[in-house]
Amino acid sequence: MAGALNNKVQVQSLVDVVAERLEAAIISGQLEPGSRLSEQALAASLGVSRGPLREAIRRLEGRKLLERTPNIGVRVASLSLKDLNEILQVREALECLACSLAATNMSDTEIAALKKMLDDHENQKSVQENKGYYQETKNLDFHFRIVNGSGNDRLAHMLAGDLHYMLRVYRYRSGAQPGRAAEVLQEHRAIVAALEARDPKAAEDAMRDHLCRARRNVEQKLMMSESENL
Amino acid sequence: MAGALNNKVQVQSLVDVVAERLEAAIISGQLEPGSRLSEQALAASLGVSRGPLREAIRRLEGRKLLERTPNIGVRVASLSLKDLNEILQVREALECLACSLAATNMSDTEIAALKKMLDDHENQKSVQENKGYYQETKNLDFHFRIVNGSGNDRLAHMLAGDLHYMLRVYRYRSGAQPGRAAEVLQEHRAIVAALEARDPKAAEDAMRDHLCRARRNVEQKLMMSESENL
DNA sequence: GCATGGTCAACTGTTGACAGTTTTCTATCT
DNA sequence: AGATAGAAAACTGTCAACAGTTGACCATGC
Repeated sequence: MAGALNNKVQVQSLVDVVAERLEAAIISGQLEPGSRLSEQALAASLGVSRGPLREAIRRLEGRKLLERTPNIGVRVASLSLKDLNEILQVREALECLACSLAATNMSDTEIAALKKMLDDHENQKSVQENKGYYQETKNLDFHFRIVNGSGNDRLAHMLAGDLHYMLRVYRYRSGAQPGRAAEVLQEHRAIVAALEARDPKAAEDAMRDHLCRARRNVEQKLMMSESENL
Repeated sequence: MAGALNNKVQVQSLVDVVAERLEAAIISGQLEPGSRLSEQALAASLGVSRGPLREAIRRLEGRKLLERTPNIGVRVASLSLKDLNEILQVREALECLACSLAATNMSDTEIAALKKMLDDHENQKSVQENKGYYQETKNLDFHFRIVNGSGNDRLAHMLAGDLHYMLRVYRYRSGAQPGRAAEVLQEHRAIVAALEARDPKAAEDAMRDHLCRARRNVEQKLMMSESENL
């Protein structure tokens, strides 16, 4: 209640609202990769006219979440396996950069909070039973804390924004890794130790190691599920 | 003439044309960073209605070349020095990744063409007189050839697309470096040697060395021109 | 002279209509 | 039965009008 008169009213146009809605629908899978959007149906179901809807769609085109063919329509971006691998390569390079920068720029308080987080993770029942390693929502998860600690806002935006969303479109989640929980925790601890030592190179190497293992783990699962489809 | 009936007609909507025009105007500096766009004036001068213009603007918002304040209007994105440094950090990490991948993925033909390019560069009068190192247009320049040789299309798109444009908005050009031409050429040669040796680590290190030197050189110039403004 | 309130012009945001394009369906021919 | 042509339906692209918001300017009060 104290903040009611102290916070500027944030104006949101219909375009802003619609873009958020679309993004949420894409990320939740309600709008599936490759699926076609009908302006008329969407405008009707959202209760807006086609103008602001088109503008919202254009913004998401600019962010490559949607792809348009002139006179035909708009589809949700879909990722081939090649795309996925390419994005993962890019993301790995950027997360390693973030980790290296965090070794220099992250505050002692932030690093202590990271260690506490890992203690909490160790107490998770699912980690102890090696069932899975679940983290809080995006803004509080281990990786994003490090990215934010890099001090490079652009980088944080890229990793937490469009790259993150592209991977979510593909249902790619590296967080929960059944059967690998204890390893992940140890890898996280190695990363934090390097951050604490303020050693950018060690931090980068520890992160790269962790990400490669995570990617390999997921690749195995993808190959298994793709061979099940044949 | 042989291709006239063999190439599909590429449809371009007004939105596509207008977005290209806007982008070109931003990059050429006709629309300066921070400057305000008037829909009415732009629509009149481009001879289109405000609808497609707004859509084009939305796309460029999605690509972060333009920034909108609701009910106020749209400005060309402007970069602080902090922004510039951040983007350069990101770009460096990605160019090093590209170079590392190129060491594996670039064809022998492409590498030979790169060497030939450096021979041509060596014959440039301006390089010999240490006045500057000028390259062909973007698609043919040394860096972008390597990025394309990485085999990672997403990465190439990021480096040749939005990141490139963001830096161009700031008039950031790393290509021409008066007083450093011979050094740059040697650095380029070291990069190609590492590519030829198919050594990803050496290629990455050579590129990182080159980019750090280039950045430092430009930083010096920026500091000099900023102190001249005081 | 400064602060406040009101008005108006200029702008941005949205809507619905119309034009153009593509897809679907039907009829006809071979 | 398959191919072709034409019409209609459904869609996308654009336009112009209207509604809402903001900033500039002017008048009034202290």
